[in-house]
Amino acid sequence: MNCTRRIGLRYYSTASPSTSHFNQRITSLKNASGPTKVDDALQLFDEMLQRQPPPNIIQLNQLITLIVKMKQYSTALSLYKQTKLMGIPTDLYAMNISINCHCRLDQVAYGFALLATILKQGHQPDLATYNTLINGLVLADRVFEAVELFKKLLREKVCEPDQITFGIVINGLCKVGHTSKALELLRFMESGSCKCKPYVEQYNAVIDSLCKDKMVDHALELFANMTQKGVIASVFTYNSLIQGLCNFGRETEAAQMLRDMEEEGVSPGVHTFTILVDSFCKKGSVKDAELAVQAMVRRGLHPDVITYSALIDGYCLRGEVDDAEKVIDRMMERDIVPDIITYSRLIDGYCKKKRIHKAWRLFQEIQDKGLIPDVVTYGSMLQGLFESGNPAAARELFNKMQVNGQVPDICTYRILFHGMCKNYQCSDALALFRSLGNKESMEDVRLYNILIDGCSKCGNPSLAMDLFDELLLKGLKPDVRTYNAMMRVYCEEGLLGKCKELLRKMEESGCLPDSFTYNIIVRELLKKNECGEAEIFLEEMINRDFMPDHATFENLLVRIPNVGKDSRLRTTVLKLTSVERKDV
DNA sequence: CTAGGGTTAG
Repeated sequence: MNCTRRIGLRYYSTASPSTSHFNQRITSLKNASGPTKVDDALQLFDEMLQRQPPPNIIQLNQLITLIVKMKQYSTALSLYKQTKLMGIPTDLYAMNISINCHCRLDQVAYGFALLATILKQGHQPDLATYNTLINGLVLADRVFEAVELFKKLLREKVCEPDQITFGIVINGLCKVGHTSKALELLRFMESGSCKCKPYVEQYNAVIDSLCKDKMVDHALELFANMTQKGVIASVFTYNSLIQGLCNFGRETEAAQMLRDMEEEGVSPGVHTFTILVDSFCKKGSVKDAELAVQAMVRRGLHPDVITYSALIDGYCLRGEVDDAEKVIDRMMERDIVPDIITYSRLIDGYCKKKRIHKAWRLFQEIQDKGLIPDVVTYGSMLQGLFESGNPAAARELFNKMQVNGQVPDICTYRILFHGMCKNYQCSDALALFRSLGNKESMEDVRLYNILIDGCSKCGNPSLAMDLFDELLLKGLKPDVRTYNAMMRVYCEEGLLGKCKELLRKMEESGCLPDSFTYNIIVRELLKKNECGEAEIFLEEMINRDFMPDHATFENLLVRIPNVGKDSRLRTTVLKLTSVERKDV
Protein backbone atom coordinates (compact mmCIF):
# COMPACT_ATOMS: atom_id res chain seq x y z
CA MET A 1 0.00 0.00 0.00
CA ASN A 2 2.72 2.39 1.02
CA CYS A 3 4.54 1.45 -2.06
CA THR A 4 1.65 2.34 -4.39
CA ARG A 5 1.29 5.65 -2.71
CA ARG A 6 4.91 6.47 -3.11
CA ILE A 7 4.72 5.72 -6.76
CA GLY A 8 1.61 7.82 -6.97
CA LEU A 9 3.45 10.70 -5.46
CA ARG A 10 6.41 10.33 -7.66
CA TYR A 11 4.14 10.38 -10.69
CA TYR A 12 3.51 14.05 -10.14
CA SER A 13 7.06 14.97 -9.23
CA THR A 14 9.72 15.89 -11.82
CA ALA A 15 11.11 12.39 -12.05
CA SER A 16 7.81 10.73 -12.81
CA PRO A 17 7.83 7.11 -13.98
CA SER A 18 6.76 8.25 -17.40
CA THR A 19 9.70 10.60 -17.61
CA SER A 20 12.21 7.91 -16.85
CA HIS A 21 10.26 5.51 -19.05
CA PHE A 22 10.60 7.92 -21.97
CA ASN A 23 14.23 8.58 -21.13
CA GLN A 24 14.87 4.90 -21.39
CA ARG A 25 13.10 4.61 -24.70
CA ILE A 26 14.97 7.59 -26.12
CA THR A 27 18.25 6.06 -25.04
CA SER A 28 17.44 2.71 -26.58
CA LEU A 29 16.37 4.42 -29.81
CA LYS A 30 19.68 6.23 -29.90
CA ASN A 31 21.49 2.94 -30.06
CA ALA A 32 18.98 1.31 -32.35
CA SER A 33 19.39 0.92 -36.06
CA GLY A 34 17.19 -0.42 -38.75
CA PRO A 35 14.44 0.55 -41.10
CA THR A 36 11.83 1.24 -38.40
CA LYS A 37 13.95 3.72 -36.47
CA VAL A 38 12.24 6.82 -37.86
CA ASP A 39 8.77 5.34 -37.34
CA ASP A 40 9.65 4.26 -33.82
CA ALA A 41 10.83 7.76 -33.03
CA LEU A 42 7.64 9.25 -34.43
CA GLN A 43 5.50 6.83 -32.46
CA LEU A 44 7.38 7.72 -29.28
CA PHE A 45 6.86 11.39 -30.04
CA ASP A 46 3.09 10.88 -30.35
CA GLU A 47 2.97 8.98 -27.09
CA MET A 48 4.92 11.71 -25.34
CA LEU A 49 2.66 14.45 -26.60
CA GLN A 50 -0.44 12.58 -25.42
CA ARG A 51 0.94 12.34 -21.90
CA GLN A 52 -0.34 14.63 -19.18
CA PRO A 53 1.41 16.67 -17.98
CA PRO A 54 3.11 17.35 -21.31
CA PRO A 55 6.76 16.32 -21.58
CA ASN A 56 9.46 18.91 -21.08
CA ILE A 57 11.21 20.48 -24.01
CA ILE A 58 14.52 18.80 -23.13
CA GLN A 59 13.20 15.32 -23.83
CA LEU A 60 11.53 16.49 -26.99
CA ASN A 61 14.78 18.06 -28.14
CA GLN A 62 16.57 14.81 -27.49
CA LEU A 63 14.06 12.89 -29.53
CA ILE A 64 13.96 15.39 -32.37
CA THR A 65 17.75 15.41 -32.45
CA LEU A 66 17.54 11.72 -33.24
CA ILE A 67 15.28 12.50 -36.18
CA VAL A 68 17.69 15.18 -37.36
CA LYS A 69 20.58 12.74 -37.20
CA MET A 70 18.58 10.55 -39.60
CA LYS A 71 18.40 13.56 -41.92
CA GLN A 72 14.62 13.83 -41.64
CA TYR A 73 14.73 17.60 -41.46
CA SER A 74 11.22 18.45 -42.56
CA THR A 75 9.82 15.82 -40.21
CA ALA A 76 11.78 17.39 -37.37
CA LEU A 77 10.38 20.80 -38.23
CA SER A 78 6.83 19.51 -38.32
CA LEU A 79 7.34 17.96 -34.89
CA TYR A 80 8.35 21.34 -33.52
CA LYS A 81 5.25 22.79 -35.08
CA GLN A 82 3.19 20.23 -33.17
CA THR A 83 4.90 21.01 -29.87
CA LYS A 84 4.16 24.66 -30.45
CA LEU A 85 0.48 23.88 -31.13
CA MET A 86 0.40 21.94 -27.88
CA GLY A 87 1.50 25.09 -26.11
CA ILE A 88 4.80 23.60 -24.96
CA PRO A 89 7.26 26.45 -24.50
CA THR A 90 10.27 26.37 -26.74
CA ASP A 91 13.88 27.06 -25.82
CA LEU A 92 17.09 28.14 -27.52
CA TYR A 93 18.15 24.56 -28.17
CA ALA A 94 14.90 23.94 -30.03
CA MET A 95 15.38 27.14 -32.00
CA ASN A 96 18.91 26.20 -32.96
CA ILE A 97 17.85 22.74 -34.06
CA SER A 98 15.09 24.29 -36.15
CA ILE A 99 17.51 26.74 -37.75
CA ASN A 100 19.78 23.85 -38.63
CA CYS A 101 16.87 21.96 -40.21
CA HIS A 102 15.93 24.93 -42.36
CA CYS A 103 19.53 25.33 -43.46
CA ARG A 104 19.74 21.66 -44.38
CA LEU A 105 16.57 22.05 -46.42
CA ASP A 106 18.21 24.82 -48.38
CA GLN A 107 16.16 27.47 -46.59
CA VAL A 108 18.83 29.67 -45.03
CA ALA A 109 16.47 32.61 -45.23
CA TYR A 110 14.06 30.84 -42.85
CA GLY A 111 17.04 30.25 -40.57
CA PHE A 112 17.70 33.97 -40.42
CA ALA A 113 14.00 34.60 -39.89
CA LEU A 114 14.21 32.40 -36.79
CA LEU A 115 17.21 34.41 -35.64
CA ALA A 116 15.03 37.50 -35.92
CA THR A 117 12.34 35.74 -33.89
CA ILE A 118 14.81 34.93 -31.15
CA LEU A 119 15.93 38.55 -30.96
CA LYS A 120 12.38 39.89 -31.14
CA GLN A 121 11.40 37.74 -28.19
CA GLY A 122 14.18 39.41 -26.29
CA HIS A 123 16.37 36.33 -26.12
CA GLN A 124 20.06 36.17 -26.80
CA PRO A 125 21.21 33.90 -29.63
CA ASP A 126 24.33 31.99 -28.69
CA LEU A 127 27.39 30.77 -30.55
CA ALA A 128 25.59 27.60 -31.63
CA THR A 129 22.97 29.79 -33.34
CA TYR A 130 25.63 31.68 -35.26
CA ASN A 131 27.63 28.58 -36.08
CA THR A 132 24.50 26.97 -37.50
CA LEU A 133 23.75 30.00 -39.63
CA ILE A 134 27.32 30.37 -40.86
CA ASN A 135 27.27 26.72 -41.81
CA GLY A 136 23.90 27.27 -43.48
CA LEU A 137 25.47 29.91 -45.71
CA VAL A 138 28.33 27.54 -46.52
CA LEU A 139 25.85 24.80 -47.40
CA ALA A 140 24.07 27.24 -49.69
CA ASP A 141 27.39 28.00 -51.43
CA ARG A 142 27.29 31.51 -50.03
CA VAL A 143 30.74 31.23 -48.53
CA PHE A 144 31.53 34.90 -48.96
CA GLU A 145 28.54 35.84 -46.80
CA ALA A 146 29.50 33.15 -44.33
CA VAL A 147 32.94 34.73 -43.97
CA GLU A 148 31.31 38.16 -43.56
CA LEU A 149 29.11 36.90 -40.73
CA PHE A 150 32.14 35.29 -39.13
CA LYS A 151 34.05 38.56 -39.35
CA LYS A 152 31.08 40.40 -37.91
CA LEU A 153 31.13 38.12 -34.87
CA LEU A 154 34.79 38.94 -34.39
CA ARG A 155 34.48 42.64 -35.06
CA GLU A 156 31.40 43.35 -33.01
CA LYS A 157 32.39 40.89 -30.33
CA VAL A 158 28.94 39.28 -30.56
CA CYS A 159 30.42 36.08 -29.30
CA GLU A 160 33.83 34.54 -29.43
CA PRO A 161 34.22 32.05 -32.28
CA ASP A 162 35.24 28.59 -31.19
CA GLN A 163 36.85 25.65 -32.88
CA ILE A 164 33.58 24.75 -34.62
CA THR A 165 33.23 28.26 -36.07
CA PHE A 166 36.74 28.15 -37.46
CA GLY A 167 36.13 24.65 -38.77
CA ILE A 168 33.02 25.73 -40.64
CA VAL A 169 34.73 28.72 -42.22
CA ILE A 170 37.86 26.77 -43.15
CA ASN A 171 35.74 24.08 -44.78
CA GLY A 172 33.74 26.67 -46.62
CA LEU A 173 36.81 28.42 -47.95
CA CYS A 174 38.25 25.10 -49.11
CA LYS A 175 34.97 24.17 -50.72
CA VAL A 176 35.09 27.21 -53.01
CA GLY A 177 38.78 26.83 -53.71
CA HIS A 178 40.06 29.65 -51.53
CA THR A 179 42.69 27.39 -50.09
CA SER A 180 45.18 30.12 -49.29
CA LYS A 181 42.55 31.97 -47.25
CA ALA A 182 41.78 28.74 -45.43
CA LEU A 183 45.46 28.22 -44.79
CA GLU A 184 45.68 31.76 -43.43
CA LEU A 185 42.90 31.02 -40.98
CA LEU A 186 44.59 27.79 -39.99
CA ARG A 187 47.82 29.67 -39.31
CA PHE A 188 45.84 32.18 -37.26
CA MET A 189 44.55 29.34 -35.10
CA GLU A 190 48.05 27.93 -34.78
CA SER A 191 49.47 31.31 -33.80
CA GLY A 192 47.51 31.26 -30.57
CA SER A 193 45.75 34.55 -31.36
CA CYS A 194 42.53 32.81 -30.50
CA LYS A 195 41.98 30.30 -27.79
CA CYS A 196 41.27 27.36 -30.06
CA LYS A 197 44.02 25.29 -31.61
CA PRO A 198 43.36 23.57 -34.93
CA TYR A 199 42.48 19.89 -34.82
CA VAL A 200 43.25 17.26 -37.40
CA GLU A 201 39.96 17.89 -39.21
CA GLN A 202 40.91 21.46 -40.01
CA TYR A 203 44.30 20.35 -41.28
CA ASN A 204 42.62 17.67 -43.34
CA ALA A 205 40.37 20.16 -45.08
CA VAL A 206 43.31 22.32 -46.08
CA ILE A 207 45.57 19.39 -46.99
CA ASP A 208 42.85 17.95 -49.19
CA SER A 209 42.28 21.30 -50.85
CA LEU A 210 45.97 21.78 -51.51
CA CYS A 211 46.10 18.35 -53.15
CA LYS A 212 43.12 19.25 -55.32
CA ASP A 213 44.85 22.50 -56.25
CA LYS A 214 47.73 20.38 -57.54
CA MET A 215 49.92 21.58 -54.72
CA VAL A 216 50.80 18.19 -53.32
CA ASP A 217 54.18 19.30 -52.05
CA HIS A 218 52.59 22.13 -50.12
CA ALA A 219 50.18 19.60 -48.71
CA LEU A 220 53.04 17.32 -47.68
CA GLU A 221 54.73 20.27 -46.03
CA LEU A 222 51.62 21.15 -44.07
CA PHE A 223 51.28 17.50 -43.12
CA ALA A 224 54.83 17.50 -41.74
CA ASN A 225 54.07 20.75 -39.93
CA MET A 226 50.99 19.33 -38.37
CA THR A 227 52.69 16.15 -37.20
CA GLN A 228 55.47 18.23 -35.69
CA LYS A 229 52.90 20.13 -33.67
CA GLY A 230 51.72 16.85 -32.24
CA VAL A 231 48.48 16.64 -34.20
CA ILE A 232 47.89 13.00 -35.10
CA ALA A 233 47.03 12.37 -38.75
CA SER A 234 43.87 10.43 -39.43
CA VAL A 235 42.98 8.04 -42.21
CA PHE A 236 41.44 11.01 -44.03
CA THR A 237 44.75 12.88 -43.95
CA TYR A 238 46.54 9.95 -45.50
CA ASN A 239 43.81 9.30 -48.05
CA SER A 240 43.94 12.88 -49.29
CA LEU A 241 47.72 12.76 -49.59
CA ILE A 242 47.70 9.36 -51.28
CA GLN A 243 45.09 10.62 -53.73
CA GLY A 244 47.10 13.77 -54.36
CA LEU A 245 50.28 11.83 -55.01
CA CYS A 246 48.52 9.35 -57.29
CA ASN A 247 47.00 12.15 -59.34
CA PHE A 248 50.49 13.22 -60.25
CA GLY A 249 51.83 9.83 -61.11
CA ARG A 250 53.67 9.57 -57.82
CA GLU A 251 52.35 6.09 -57.02
CA THR A 252 55.63 4.99 -55.48
CA GLU A 253 55.42 7.77 -52.92
CA ALA A 254 51.76 6.96 -52.42
CA ALA A 255 52.61 3.34 -51.68
CA GLN A 256 55.28 4.55 -49.26
CA MET A 257 52.66 6.75 -47.61
CA LEU A 258 50.54 3.65 -47.10
CA ARG A 259 53.43 1.93 -45.33
CA ASP A 260 54.05 5.06 -43.26
CA MET A 261 50.47 5.26 -42.10
CA GLU A 262 50.44 1.66 -40.98
CA GLU A 263 53.70 2.22 -39.13
CA GLU A 264 52.08 5.17 -37.39
CA GLY A 265 49.25 2.90 -36.34
CA VAL A 266 46.63 4.38 -38.66
CA SER A 267 44.74 1.60 -40.42
CA PRO A 268 44.07 2.15 -44.10
CA GLY A 269 40.50 1.57 -45.19
CA VAL A 270 38.81 0.21 -48.28
CA HIS A 271 38.88 3.78 -49.48
CA THR A 272 42.64 4.02 -49.15
CA PHE A 273 43.27 0.92 -51.18
CA THR A 274 40.68 1.81 -53.77
CA ILE A 275 42.53 5.07 -54.44
CA LEU A 276 45.64 3.02 -55.20
CA VAL A 277 43.75 0.42 -57.22
CA ASP A 278 42.17 3.12 -59.33
CA SER A 279 45.43 4.91 -59.82
CA PHE A 280 47.32 1.80 -60.90
CA CYS A 281 44.49 0.98 -63.30
CA LYS A 282 44.53 4.44 -64.84
CA LYS A 283 48.28 4.09 -65.28
CA GLY A 284 47.65 0.87 -67.15
CA SER A 285 49.15 -1.49 -64.60
CA VAL A 286 46.24 -3.69 -63.60
CA LYS A 287 48.81 -6.13 -62.24
CA ASP A 288 49.75 -3.68 -59.49
CA ALA A 289 46.08 -2.92 -58.98
CA GLU A 290 45.34 -6.61 -58.44
CA LEU A 291 48.25 -6.75 -55.99
CA ALA A 292 46.72 -3.84 -54.12
CA VAL A 293 43.42 -5.72 -53.99
CA GLN A 294 45.22 -8.74 -52.57
CA ALA A 295 46.93 -6.54 -50.02
CA MET A 296 43.63 -5.15 -48.84
CA VAL A 297 42.03 -8.59 -48.60
CA ARG A 298 45.02 -9.78 -46.55
CA ARG A 299 44.21 -7.02 -44.09
CA GLY A 300 40.65 -8.24 -43.81
CA LEU A 301 39.23 -5.39 -45.89
CA HIS A 302 36.57 -6.16 -48.46
CA PRO A 303 36.81 -4.55 -51.87
CA ASP A 304 33.55 -2.81 -52.69
CA VAL A 305 31.71 -1.93 -55.84
CA ILE A 306 33.98 1.06 -56.46
CA THR A 307 37.12 -1.03 -56.10
CA TYR A 308 35.88 -3.58 -58.61
CA SER A 309 34.58 -0.90 -60.88
CA ALA A 310 38.07 0.62 -60.97
CA LEU A 311 39.48 -2.79 -61.89
CA ILE A 312 36.99 -3.19 -64.71
CA ASP A 313 38.01 0.19 -66.02
CA GLY A 314 41.64 -0.86 -65.79
CA TYR A 315 41.14 -4.01 -67.84
CA CYS A 316 39.00 -2.20 -70.40
CA LEU A 317 41.64 0.48 -70.77
CA ARG A 318 44.07 -2.22 -71.85
CA GLY A 319 41.47 -3.69 -74.15
CA GLU A 320 41.28 -6.80 -72.00
CA VAL A 321 37.54 -6.71 -71.87
CA ASP A 322 37.17 -10.45 -71.22
CA ASP A 323 39.16 -10.04 -68.03
CA ALA A 324 36.95 -7.09 -67.20
CA GLU A 325 33.92 -9.31 -67.57
CA LYS A 326 35.42 -11.82 -65.16
CA VAL A 327 35.54 -9.10 -62.53
CA ILE A 328 31.73 -9.03 -62.64
CA ASP A 329 31.73 -12.73 -61.71
CA ARG A 330 34.13 -12.03 -58.86
CA MET A 331 31.73 -9.38 -57.60
CA MET A 332 28.75 -11.71 -57.79
CA GLU A 333 30.63 -14.36 -55.81
CA ARG A 334 31.06 -11.84 -53.04
CA ASP A 335 27.46 -10.62 -53.24
CA ILE A 336 28.49 -7.23 -54.46
CA VAL A 337 25.89 -5.95 -56.88
CA PRO A 338 27.41 -4.14 -59.85
CA ASP A 339 25.79 -0.76 -60.34
CA ILE A 340 25.16 1.25 -63.47
CA ILE A 341 28.63 2.80 -63.39
CA THR A 342 30.23 -0.64 -63.30
CA TYR A 343 28.18 -1.86 -66.24
CA SER A 344 28.68 1.37 -68.15
CA ARG A 345 32.41 0.78 -68.07
CA LEU A 346 32.07 -2.76 -69.29
CA ILE A 347 29.73 -1.65 -72.06
CA ASP A 348 32.24 1.01 -72.99
CA GLY A 349 34.96 -1.65 -73.02
CA TYR A 350 32.99 -3.78 -75.46
CA CYS A 351 32.23 -0.80 -77.66
CA LYS A 352 35.89 0.21 -77.80
CA LYS A 353 36.70 -3.36 -78.86
CA LYS A 354 34.06 -3.04 -81.57
CA ARG A 355 32.09 -5.86 -79.96
CA ILE A 356 28.92 -3.92 -80.44
CA HIS A 357 26.55 -6.88 -80.23
CA LYS A 358 27.96 -7.93 -76.90
CA ALA A 359 27.67 -4.34 -75.69
CA TRP A 360 24.10 -4.06 -76.90
CA ARG A 361 23.11 -7.34 -75.27
CA LEU A 362 24.56 -6.20 -71.94
CA PHE A 363 22.85 -2.85 -72.35
CA GLN A 364 19.50 -4.65 -72.71
CA GLU A 365 20.24 -7.14 -69.94
CA ILE A 366 20.95 -4.54 -67.30
CA GLN A 367 17.71 -2.78 -68.15
CA ASP A 368 15.85 -6.07 -67.71
CA LYS A 369 17.47 -6.23 -64.28
CA GLY A 370 15.93 -2.86 -63.54
CA LEU A 371 19.05 -0.74 -63.82
CA ILE A 372 18.50 2.62 -65.47
CA PRO A 373 21.19 3.58 -67.98
CA ASP A 374 22.52 7.05 -67.29
CA VAL A 375 23.86 9.67 -69.63
CA VAL A 376 27.30 8.01 -69.56
CA THR A 377 25.90 4.59 -70.48
CA TYR A 378 24.01 6.08 -73.40
CA GLY A 379 27.13 7.96 -74.41
CA SER A 380 29.20 4.77 -74.63
CA MET A 381 26.48 2.95 -76.48
CA LEU A 382 26.04 5.82 -78.93
CA GLN A 383 29.74 5.94 -79.60
CA GLY A 384 29.78 2.19 -80.14
CA LEU A 385 26.95 2.35 -82.64
CA PHE A 386 28.56 5.18 -84.57
CA GLU A 387 31.93 3.45 -84.57
CA SER A 388 30.39 0.28 -85.90
CA GLY A 389 28.96 2.26 -88.77
CA ASN A 390 25.37 2.30 -87.64
CA PRO A 391 24.47 5.97 -87.38
CA ALA A 392 20.77 5.25 -87.85
CA ALA A 393 20.65 3.07 -84.75
CA ALA A 394 22.65 5.68 -82.89
CA ARG A 395 20.22 8.43 -83.79
CA GLU A 396 17.35 6.23 -82.69
CA LEU A 397 19.05 5.61 -79.35
CA PHE A 398 19.70 9.32 -78.96
CA ASN A 399 15.97 9.93 -79.26
CA LYS A 400 15.19 7.04 -76.95
CA MET A 401 17.46 8.27 -74.19
CA GLN A 402 15.51 11.50 -74.08
CA VAL A 403 12.22 9.65 -74.04
CA ASN A 404 13.64 7.75 -71.08
CA GLY A 405 14.33 10.97 -69.31
CA GLN A 406 18.08 11.19 -69.76
CA VAL A 407 19.12 14.69 -70.67
CA PRO A 408 22.01 14.75 -73.15
CA ASP A 409 24.97 16.70 -71.82
CA ILE A 410 27.85 18.29 -73.67
CA CYS A 411 29.66 14.93 -73.84
CA THR A 412 26.64 13.33 -75.45
CA TYR A 413 26.59 16.06 -78.08
CA ARG A 414 30.30 15.69 -78.73
CA ILE A 415 29.79 11.96 -79.28
CA LEU A 416 26.73 12.57 -81.43
CA PHE A 417 28.28 15.18 -83.70
CA HIS A 418 31.56 13.35 -83.95
CA GLY A 419 29.75 10.15 -84.86
CA MET A 420 27.61 11.86 -87.44
CA CYS A 421 30.56 13.60 -89.06
CA LYS A 422 32.52 10.38 -89.17
CA ASN A 423 29.60 8.76 -90.90
CA TYR A 424 29.52 11.47 -93.56
CA GLN A 425 26.55 13.28 -92.06
CA CYS A 426 28.21 16.56 -91.32
CA SER A 427 25.43 18.64 -92.84
CA ASP A 428 22.89 16.76 -90.70
CA ALA A 429 25.14 17.33 -87.72
CA LEU A 430 25.35 21.01 -88.46
CA ALA A 431 21.59 21.26 -88.96
CA LEU A 432 21.03 19.55 -85.62
CA PHE A 433 23.58 21.84 -84.01
CA ARG A 434 21.69 24.84 -85.35
CA SER A 435 18.35 23.47 -84.24
CA LEU A 436 19.61 23.36 -80.69
CA GLY A 437 19.74 27.13 -80.75
CA ASN A 438 22.21 29.34 -79.00
CA LYS A 439 22.19 27.50 -75.73
CA GLU A 440 25.07 28.46 -73.53
CA SER A 441 25.78 24.79 -72.93
CA MET A 442 26.55 24.51 -76.63
CA GLU A 443 29.35 27.06 -76.42
CA ASP A 444 32.05 24.48 -76.23
CA VAL A 445 35.35 24.68 -78.08
CA ARG A 446 35.59 20.92 -78.30
CA LEU A 447 32.20 20.77 -79.96
CA TYR A 448 33.35 23.34 -82.50
CA ASN A 449 36.56 21.38 -83.04
CA ILE A 450 34.53 18.30 -83.87
CA LEU A 451 32.31 20.19 -86.28
CA ILE A 452 35.18 22.06 -87.94
CA ASP A 453 37.14 18.86 -88.38
CA GLY A 454 34.01 17.04 -89.51
CA CYS A 455 33.09 19.59 -92.13
CA SER A 456 36.59 19.62 -93.52
CA LYS A 457 36.74 15.81 -93.64
CA CYS A 458 33.34 15.73 -95.34
CA GLY A 459 34.76 18.02 -97.99
CA ASN A 460 33.16 21.22 -96.83
CA PRO A 461 36.03 23.57 -95.99
CA SER A 462 34.01 26.76 -96.31
CA LEU A 463 31.61 25.55 -93.63
CA ALA A 464 34.62 24.81 -91.45
CA MET A 465 35.89 28.35 -91.92
CA ASP A 466 32.47 29.78 -91.10
CA LEU A 467 32.41 27.75 -87.90
CA PHE A 468 35.85 29.03 -86.95
CA ASP A 469 34.73 32.64 -87.41
CA GLU A 470 31.61 31.90 -85.40
CA LEU A 471 33.65 30.45 -82.57
CA LEU A 472 35.84 33.55 -82.42
CA LEU A 473 32.78 35.75 -82.59
CA LYS A 474 31.32 33.97 -79.58
CA GLY A 475 34.46 34.76 -77.68
CA LEU A 476 35.50 31.14 -77.34
CA LYS A 477 39.21 30.51 -77.06
CA PRO A 478 40.48 28.15 -79.77
CA ASP A 479 42.71 25.39 -78.45
CA VAL A 480 45.51 23.49 -80.17
CA ARG A 481 43.01 21.15 -81.82
CA THR A 482 41.04 24.04 -83.27
CA TYR A 483 44.20 25.51 -84.76
CA ASN A 484 45.31 22.16 -86.12
CA ALA A 485 41.95 21.54 -87.76
CA MET A 486 41.95 24.99 -89.33
CA MET A 487 45.54 24.67 -90.49
CA ARG A 488 44.60 21.43 -92.20
CA VAL A 489 41.66 23.20 -93.83
CA TYR A 490 43.90 25.96 -95.16
CA CYS A 491 46.44 23.42 -96.43
CA GLU A 492 43.78 21.49 -98.26
CA GLU A 493 42.58 24.72 -99.79
CA GLY A 494 46.13 25.54 -100.88
CA LEU A 495 46.19 28.54 -98.55
CA LEU A 496 49.67 27.99 -97.17
CA GLY A 497 49.98 31.67 -96.28
CA LYS A 498 46.82 31.55 -94.17
CA CYS A 499 48.13 28.43 -92.54
CA LYS A 500 51.39 30.06 -91.49
CA GLU A 501 49.50 33.12 -90.34
CA LEU A 502 47.38 30.96 -88.06
CA LEU A 503 50.48 29.34 -86.62
CA ARG A 504 51.73 32.80 -85.67
CA LYS A 505 48.35 33.73 -84.19
CA MET A 506 48.28 30.59 -82.16
CA GLU A 507 51.67 31.27 -80.64
CA GLU A 508 50.70 34.88 -79.97
CA SER A 509 47.66 33.71 -78.06
CA GLY A 510 49.84 31.50 -75.92
CA CYS A 511 48.67 28.22 -77.40
CA LEU A 512 51.62 25.87 -77.78
CA PRO A 513 51.83 23.89 -81.04
CA ASP A 514 51.87 20.13 -80.60
CA SER A 515 53.16 17.26 -82.69
CA PHE A 516 50.20 17.49 -85.05
CA THR A 517 50.75 21.19 -85.67
CA TYR A 518 54.33 20.62 -86.75
CA ASN A 519 53.47 17.65 -88.89
CA ILE A 520 50.81 19.63 -90.70
CA ILE A 521 53.10 22.54 -91.47
CA VAL A 522 56.23 20.52 -92.30
CA ARG A 523 54.35 18.14 -94.56
CA GLU A 524 52.71 20.99 -96.42
CA LEU A 525 55.98 22.89 -96.85
CA LEU A 526 57.66 19.77 -98.20
CA LYS A 527 54.78 19.22 -100.59
CA LYS A 528 55.22 22.78 -101.80
CA ASN A 529 58.95 22.09 -102.12
CA GLU A 530 59.82 24.79 -99.60
CA CYS A 531 62.59 22.73 -98.12
CA GLY A 532 64.38 25.57 -96.38
CA GLU A 533 61.39 26.55 -94.33
CA ALA A 534 60.43 22.94 -93.74
CA GLU A 535 63.86 22.41 -92.29
CA ILE A 536 63.42 25.22 -89.76
CA PHE A 537 60.16 23.80 -88.48
CA LEU A 538 61.51 20.29 -88.54
CA GLU A 539 64.40 21.24 -86.30
CA GLU A 540 62.10 23.14 -83.99
CA MET A 541 59.78 20.18 -83.68
CA ILE A 542 62.63 17.79 -82.95
CA ASN A 543 63.98 20.18 -80.34
CA ARG A 544 60.60 20.03 -78.70
CA ASP A 545 60.69 16.25 -78.67
CA PHE A 546 58.06 15.75 -81.37
CA MET A 547 58.54 13.20 -84.11
CA PRO A 548 57.48 13.44 -87.74
CA ASP A 549 54.61 11.11 -88.45
CA HIS A 550 54.45 8.57 -91.23
CA ALA A 551 53.16 10.95 -93.88
CA THR A 552 55.70 13.66 -93.05
CA PHE A 553 58.48 11.12 -93.12
CA GLU A 554 57.49 9.89 -96.51
CA ASN A 555 57.55 13.43 -97.84
CA LEU A 556 60.95 13.90 -96.27
CA LEU A 557 62.44 10.83 -97.88
CA VAL A 558 61.08 11.83 -101.24
CA ARG A 559 62.91 15.17 -100.98
CA ILE A 560 66.27 13.73 -99.96
CA PRO A 561 67.60 12.98 -103.47
CA ASN A 562 66.83 16.58 -104.44
CA VAL A 563 68.79 18.30 -101.70
CA GLY A 564 72.54 18.78 -101.51
CA LYS A 565 74.84 16.23 -99.91
CA ASP A 566 75.55 18.37 -96.87
CA SER A 567 72.21 20.12 -96.53
CA ARG A 568 70.82 20.41 -93.03
CA LEU A 569 67.70 18.61 -94.08
CA ARG A 570 69.69 15.56 -95.08
CA THR A 571 71.59 15.59 -91.77
CA THR A 572 68.37 15.91 -89.84
CA VAL A 573 66.81 13.01 -91.68
CA LEU A 574 69.88 10.86 -91.11
CA LYS A 575 69.83 11.73 -87.44
CA LEU A 576 66.16 10.83 -87.31
CA THR A 577 66.60 7.48 -89.01
CA SER A 578 69.42 6.52 -86.67
CA VAL A 579 67.24 7.46 -83.69
CA GLU A 580 64.44 5.39 -85.14
CA ARG A 581 66.73 2.40 -85.48
CA LYS A 582 67.93 2.78 -81.90
CA ASP A 583 64.30 2.77 -80.77
CA VAL A 584 63.60 -0.45 -82.59
C1' DC B 1 20.50 15.31 -19.66
C1' DT B 2 18.93 18.48 -25.33
C1' DA B 3 21.56 22.31 -30.04
C1' DG B 4 26.23 23.96 -34.05
C1' DG B 5 31.18 21.28 -38.34
C1' DG B 6 33.87 17.16 -40.42
C1' DT B 7 36.47 15.94 -45.48
C1' DT B 8 38.61 11.00 -49.09
C1' DA B 9 37.67 6.69 -53.99
C1' DG B 10 34.52 5.18 -59.74
